[in-house]
Amino acid sequence: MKKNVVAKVKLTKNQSLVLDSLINAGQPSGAYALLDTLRPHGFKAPLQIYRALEQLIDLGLAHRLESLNAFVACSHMSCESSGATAFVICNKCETVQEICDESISNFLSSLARKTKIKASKSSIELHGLCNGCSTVSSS
Amino acid sequence: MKKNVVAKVKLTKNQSLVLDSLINAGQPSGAYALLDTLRPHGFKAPLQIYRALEQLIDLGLAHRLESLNAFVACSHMSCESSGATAFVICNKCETVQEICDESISNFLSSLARKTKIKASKSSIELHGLCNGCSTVSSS
DNA sequence: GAATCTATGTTATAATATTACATAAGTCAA
DNA sequence: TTGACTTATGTAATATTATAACATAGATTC
Repeated sequence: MKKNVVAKVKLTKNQSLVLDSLINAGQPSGAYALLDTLRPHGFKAPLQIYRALEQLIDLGLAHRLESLNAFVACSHMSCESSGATAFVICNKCETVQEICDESISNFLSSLARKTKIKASKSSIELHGLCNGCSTVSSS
Repeated sequence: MKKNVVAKVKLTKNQSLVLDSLINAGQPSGAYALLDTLRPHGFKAPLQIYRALEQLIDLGLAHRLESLNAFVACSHMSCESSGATAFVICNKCETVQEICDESISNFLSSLARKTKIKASKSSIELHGLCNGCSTVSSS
């Protein structure tokens, strides 16, 4: 999988604004929600959001949650963005845990080997109720 | 994860038509592609497709590929539809391998345990080049 | 300063999915 | 067998997500 250098990339103004919004949201955000958030900053079209997101994702600073059509800021201070990341999503409080350890990369390597694929991108998303939400009477 | 009984469920006419189309396609199909395929059979609105798909998915006879917004017929003759399924997708020939073994369920169980989540749904999708496509000069 | 590359702005449109409401068809009990 | 109920279906309208196409502006390089 591609490994990006995060280091000291200078973000453009739009990229910074979108990343800040994502971080600030603290939960998965759709592109149009981000657009609304950023209208006061002069954003007017979805493409401004999508373009910034694309770069942020390439840089490993943000991730796309395929099962939600939404985006989150990378929760690792300096994520290696190895691509071997799993997202655990609470359906109630929308909290996302971003897991990025050897168990993930081992699993993916093994899966790729078994299926004889040259992997380039992965998406692992697990939905359910987080510890907090599952111990409270359901809504 | 929910375990569905596949057994001898009688599919409705629409469900059968959609499932047949999916099987016939042999690769991931979008809802609107299915709609076009089925127009000659009287289908007129996307909802007819989405409704049939929803039931087929509940029955474990079809799956949704989140990263493609597309659907495939379950490749297991009588899939247990344990939810512990991984999809390996070739970006070139669009072939999908559906993997459903202990390594998947073990991985997901472990992930759920580590993150203290009560899992209800999972999505594992690995993209790349399949064996055939990676040994041919790229397009 | 011309050529080039990247970022940005803007409009329009494509692709995917759901809401809302109406109708028909099956199921089951009295 | 009627009535009540549930499930399946039909249809139109609309919501949501994403991209194409084209124009402009700024930065970089030679």
